[in-house]
Amino acid sequence: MGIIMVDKQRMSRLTSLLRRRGIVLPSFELYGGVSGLVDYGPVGATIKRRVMDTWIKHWLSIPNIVEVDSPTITPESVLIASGHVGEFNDKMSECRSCGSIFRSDHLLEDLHHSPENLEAIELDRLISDHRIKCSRCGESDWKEAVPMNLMFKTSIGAMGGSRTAYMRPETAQGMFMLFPALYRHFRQKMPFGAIQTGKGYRNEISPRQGMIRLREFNMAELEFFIDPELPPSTDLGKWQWEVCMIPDPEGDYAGEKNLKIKEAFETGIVKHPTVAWFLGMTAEFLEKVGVDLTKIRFRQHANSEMAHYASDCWDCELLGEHGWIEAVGIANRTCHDLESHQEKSGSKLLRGWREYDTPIREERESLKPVGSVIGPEFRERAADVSSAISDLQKMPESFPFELELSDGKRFVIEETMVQRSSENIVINGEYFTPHVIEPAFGIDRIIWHILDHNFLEMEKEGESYAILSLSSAVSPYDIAIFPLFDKDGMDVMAREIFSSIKSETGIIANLDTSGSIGRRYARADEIGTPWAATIDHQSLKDKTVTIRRRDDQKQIRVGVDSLIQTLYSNSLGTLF
RNA sequence: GCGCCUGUAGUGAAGGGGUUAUCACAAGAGGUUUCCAACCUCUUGUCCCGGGUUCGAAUCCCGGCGGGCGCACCA
Repeated sequence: MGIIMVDKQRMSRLTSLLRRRGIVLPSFELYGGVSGLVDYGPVGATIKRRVMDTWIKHWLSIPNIVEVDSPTITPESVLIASGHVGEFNDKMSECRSCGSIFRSDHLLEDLHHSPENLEAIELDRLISDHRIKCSRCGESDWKEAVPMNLMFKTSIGAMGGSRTAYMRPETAQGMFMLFPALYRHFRQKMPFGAIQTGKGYRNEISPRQGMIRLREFNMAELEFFIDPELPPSTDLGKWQWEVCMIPDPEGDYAGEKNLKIKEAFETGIVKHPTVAWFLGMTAEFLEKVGVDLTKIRFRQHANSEMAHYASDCWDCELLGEHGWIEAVGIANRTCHDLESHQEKSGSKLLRGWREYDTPIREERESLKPVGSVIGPEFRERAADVSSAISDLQKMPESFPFELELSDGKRFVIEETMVQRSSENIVINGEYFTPHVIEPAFGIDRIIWHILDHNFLEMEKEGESYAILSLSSAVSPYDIAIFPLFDKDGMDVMAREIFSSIKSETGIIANLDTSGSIGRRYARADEIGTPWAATIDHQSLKDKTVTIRRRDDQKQIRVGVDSLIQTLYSNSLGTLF
């Protein structure tokens, strides 16, 4: 595997910086901390919000996508239908001899066709009957299989009679619940999509790797609903860059290759045009927030590793200090979710209507049961007989005929028991269960890689010097304001500029008055502030300030008015 | 969850059964300085938590919690 050498020194320097400057730090540290939970501090919270905002804006720029927001507490029935309760209840077996833990069904893989469906008692029996050996120590002495639930369980209602619920493991289910409202909102026309951002929860056995595997994490998901027979046409040609792709190693296109999105679809590596479009949109988003596109790759899941709900799945993996990490999953979930909710809830609102180009007209012959004859004749079976007559697909050739019920009983039907009718039926269309294509983004993992890819270390006059070269879309401040000296009128002018910048919508400035000017530049560089405006003696005379660009430390002098104007139009860079 | 390593100011480290725990950087106040972590003075702040051993524990032992690595897990 092409895993790069992990420089632990660099990672710990970056982690120290993140703690020291209040970007990302362990939660509840006062009480010893909790593994798998992190805080975004005073600087990091803004970065996180801007990544989220950029993501939301990215998708809302598409006309048939809207935002929704649903609860994190989810009743058990929803998660039973989605398959999460079953999937999350994997049984685990522990070796008494060496303490190793394995999934019980994995131990029985070769001995049973579907071990994952077995109850704990069955699993234990099979494990002991076949004297399964521990792959670690070779003994076969197992503890009883115990269910391992990876969801946080809770209950709705404080007193007795409460309902079991879980903290959601994904936001997707909330959007499926909203399908009827979305369908109405979009006037029954597909394709359409809904996005949702928020927290998800997984009670990981062993969270590791800093902010890569969290127990509570930020996710951003899009559910895109389509008519499987009318896949939307997409413009794949607008993405000219090539991206690394690793198709299914068991499939026809195995092997890593660099391709344009359009080529990947045209050669058949990516099967669905909408999936291909999402691959492109995903890379475009990652570039916007400052992920290094040479450090991303799309990897197609092999059939064997596909999630329970997906039919085709691509991960977008990012390369950083932890190696290649899955940060986005793009899955064609087909009709799985809506169909399953339809079945479990009994609702008929989870489907779409597809109108035919030309209505189908047909003359349909049918038999209608005559209740007054059938009733007295068949007594307690009369209802069954009547419905069987109505359901008949083929007209009997002659009377009397034999009618077979679903339980196999046969009855003789006389001509007087039915009434023949023929009607002209016009069928204008049909119901179908929409397919869902879902890009799901792990925001914390993306943020880690933004920080990682933009953490630049260099030497400056013999000293080590760190810059977070964050994109202006996600930097914690848009600009830093420095009075060269915090007196002689420079202090007043700096505060005036600061407040007029702050009054512009959405622009965040940071006023720093302490320490030497070089120190202040260094502090701003370290948290990724792209620009610094310094007010010096000349500023007092001619209302100009110097603007320093973080990435090359270049300076220019501009008037205060054009500073504010270009800052507002996000075009400060054009002045250089 | 198992095994090995580990936990000292905001950060990084030193020390280690015995007065008041050390250093650097950072941070705060003041001074100085016409633009890249300068300098001077002063200041704030630390032994992860709980038990045990001991006259005495930050130091030794046990447990917990946190971190790193390996194994397992990651729908």
